[in-house]
Amino acid sequence: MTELPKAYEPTVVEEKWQNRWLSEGCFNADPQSDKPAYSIVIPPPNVTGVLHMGHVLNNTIQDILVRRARQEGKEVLWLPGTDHAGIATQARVEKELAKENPPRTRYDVGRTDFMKMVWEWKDKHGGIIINQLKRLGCSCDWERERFTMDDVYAPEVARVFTELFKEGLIYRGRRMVNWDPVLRTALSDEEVIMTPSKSKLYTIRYKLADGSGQLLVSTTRPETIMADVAVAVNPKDPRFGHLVGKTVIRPLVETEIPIIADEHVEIEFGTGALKITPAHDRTDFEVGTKHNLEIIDVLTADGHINCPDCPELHGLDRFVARDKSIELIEAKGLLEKVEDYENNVGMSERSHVPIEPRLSMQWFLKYPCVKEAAEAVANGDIVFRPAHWAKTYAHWLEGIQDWCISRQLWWGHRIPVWYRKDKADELQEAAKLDEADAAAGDIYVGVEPPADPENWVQDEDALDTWFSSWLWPFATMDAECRAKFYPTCDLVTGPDIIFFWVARMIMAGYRFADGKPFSNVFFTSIVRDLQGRKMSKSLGNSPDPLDLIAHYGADGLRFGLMRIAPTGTDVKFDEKQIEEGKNFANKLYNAARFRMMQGEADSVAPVFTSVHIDILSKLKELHVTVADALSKYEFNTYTQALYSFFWNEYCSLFLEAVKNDLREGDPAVKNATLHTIDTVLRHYLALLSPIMPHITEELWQSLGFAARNEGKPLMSTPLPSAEHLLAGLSDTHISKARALSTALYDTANRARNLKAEYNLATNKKVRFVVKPSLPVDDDLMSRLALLAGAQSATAEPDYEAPKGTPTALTPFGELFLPLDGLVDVEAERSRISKELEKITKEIAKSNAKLSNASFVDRAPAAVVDQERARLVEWETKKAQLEAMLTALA
RNA sequence: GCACGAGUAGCUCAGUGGUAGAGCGGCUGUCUUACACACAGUUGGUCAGGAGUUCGAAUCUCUUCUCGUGUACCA
Repeated sequence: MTELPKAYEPTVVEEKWQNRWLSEGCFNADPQSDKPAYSIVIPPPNVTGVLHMGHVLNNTIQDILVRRARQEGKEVLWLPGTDHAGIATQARVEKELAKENPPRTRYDVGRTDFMKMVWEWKDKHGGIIINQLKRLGCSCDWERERFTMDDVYAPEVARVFTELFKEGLIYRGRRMVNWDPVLRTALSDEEVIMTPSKSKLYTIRYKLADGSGQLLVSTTRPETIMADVAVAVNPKDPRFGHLVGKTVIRPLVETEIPIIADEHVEIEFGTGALKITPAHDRTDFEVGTKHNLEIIDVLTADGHINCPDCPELHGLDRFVARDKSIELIEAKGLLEKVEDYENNVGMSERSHVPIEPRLSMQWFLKYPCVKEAAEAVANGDIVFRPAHWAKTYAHWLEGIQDWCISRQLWWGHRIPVWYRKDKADELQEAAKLDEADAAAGDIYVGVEPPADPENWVQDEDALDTWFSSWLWPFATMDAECRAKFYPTCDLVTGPDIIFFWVARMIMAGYRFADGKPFSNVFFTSIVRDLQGRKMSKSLGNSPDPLDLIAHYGADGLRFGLMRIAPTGTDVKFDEKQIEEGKNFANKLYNAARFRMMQGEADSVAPVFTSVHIDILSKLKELHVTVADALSKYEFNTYTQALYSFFWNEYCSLFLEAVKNDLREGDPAVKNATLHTIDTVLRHYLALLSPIMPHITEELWQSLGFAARNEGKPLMSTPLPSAEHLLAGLSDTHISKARALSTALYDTANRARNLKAEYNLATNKKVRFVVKPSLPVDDDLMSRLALLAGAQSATAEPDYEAPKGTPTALTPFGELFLPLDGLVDVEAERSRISKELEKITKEIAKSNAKLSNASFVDRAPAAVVDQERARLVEWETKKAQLEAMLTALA
């Protein structure tokens, strides 16, 4: 037998198996298979992305699910791919351009060439993350990898757009949108993060035009004052009623503007008067529309002041202009006061600058199938886990607003709309465009460009990236694949994209794919650092999963993370936990190595002793626990059960108890032990394999299990059936064996305690004597000696211990540790007295409970009986301990 | 403001009505021929505070506090 290294080295092993699985096509899905289908689509990571801990958690869970499904005999599709990530990807390439000498912008390059550059960048650098997922061991069907802009996917996006347009759900309109002045594009509401910010509240004097006084108006945005078209007060406000209808002088670019009455103004807030700036505030826009007010836009697309009438501010950055405008107002003596103020400012999720409410021409979608989507989750057709996310989801759907789907970007799906060349300018200015304009032949909407392209101009904008992602569960599949694998079974994703992605996919599924896109959604934890902060690049608190894989192995990383993360609440990431994963892999490896040192088992049918039956019975239970936990998506239970079975039950108890069988003694016992070990390992590796696929695969081969199955890899082998474990043994036989084994392990614990209490080293070869209270055989006694690290353990019914011999009460009876010359009666007396004290307390507690009539009458009989049994047990022990004390006297 | 989640051992987390748990850490021993990435022993908790329901509460109800997340916002 070749000498194996003492420590497990994952790197080579993991790569080996990843390659082999791929080359054997183990991950590939067969749509023509008649096995039941199981499918998942991956949440497509950004093509610019690199693997982070969130991906690791997410994809490990998916991999567990699909690998287990394969073992259960399902035809599995795990469909991978990447997202074109409009803004992120375009920004990457623009950054490269900016680094050139001289620096260039995309406008210098031009749309066609720029697109070519992004595609080149994507082909060269994109999809790093795909390889990283492979390093993690993800068993996706890589041959079906999709990209949200590839040439089968793109037509689907255009088709969906066209259909929704024809249905009247997509329209173009001039509306207030969230404008990102850095990226110079519109954003959806979901891409704006409201952030509490420290700012100033300026109170400014607006003089009445008739010279009869002034009106105080508070604002946080004095730089837009030139765009004021009115001042509004609440019609019910007694202070200002008489002023409505009069005019005030706008402090900058002085003009008379009316004082109007509108319910929207809060009487209590600030001065009770509100400046109305329809071009730069959402609610002001509404008020303006209602009162038919002019709209004056004084900001450029990139957030600079555009107001030639105010030369001091014209051309300034919006924040510079804010200070400057206050200087101007103060110089005019119109500044009443400045206060510190905290308000919520909408920040761009992408560029992290305050967004501008901006009036612009954009495409909008009135969501389809909102009702179906809401009902599906409400009535359990789609199950959310943890369940509480259903509430968040329902709440969002209730207040749902039209989705701004156009982006002023180049990288993405270009809007499939063309304008008649001769009418293009006119159409650009229209207040709203919809199906009527298409019917009139002024615009063309379609998957293919118009037949006479020279007469048409295509819309300049691209679609929001999510407008392609929301089709992911079906647009990634061809007809054959869809027939077999749609709807998918599970979706595993972070709760942070419940609106961006999950909700929209459900709607798209109902509208475009004849029903729900998935049956279950598992929302993962969000991985945070030890201070509880979200992991982010800028904080530098996110460990690189590839480093972790290098240190601990992919299996170690997967296992370690799953041990702490999976219940659905956020998790604080601690690298220590990953180390545990590695240690566990090492433990497993060594346990297998130990088996390999023992040689072959005979083909003779084994005769099991109690410890064999005990571990096999626990193995059988493990099957149930694992199946149950996975069916309920309780990954924590799954992982813990696997861990504790192997480390505690199998290694620490069972293996330690049977080691001697392998070295010496009865060949029949040795044979039974080898059979048991092989059975446990064979089943266990299979149960563990979904979470630690590489090491289990490696050991499956090394232990020769693959050879018995035509060399097939573990991952393609059906799960061994638990039914045949201990077949033919009666339940009584099994439970008796388990009781004896438990007694053995408990007794061994007491024996080790005794040694420790007398400061005897673990490896000190002592002698134990048991005065048995139940029939114990030599087999048990020799296992006891082994477990307790003793020279011998003997059962002697008539043993008379010398006074002061250390002793303990065990399930086997009184246990003695005869120590020649080390006898201290007082020490023994005090030890036993202490134990007696404890037990007396327990008895008192138990007695109190049982003499409580309410308890006896109202508690379930089983609970009362249990308590009675407990009391009897304590009292027996007490009597024994008292006898021991007497013997010492 | 509203909604949801969390608060259990020094740390990270299990535990949805019946004797408070695991791993790590700490402390003591041990290189006992599978494993020092290990073994053995041991130390850690008024289950955030208060009230209630119950024979019995970490668990159910109410309430207070702290933290997190989402969502709505008034300049």
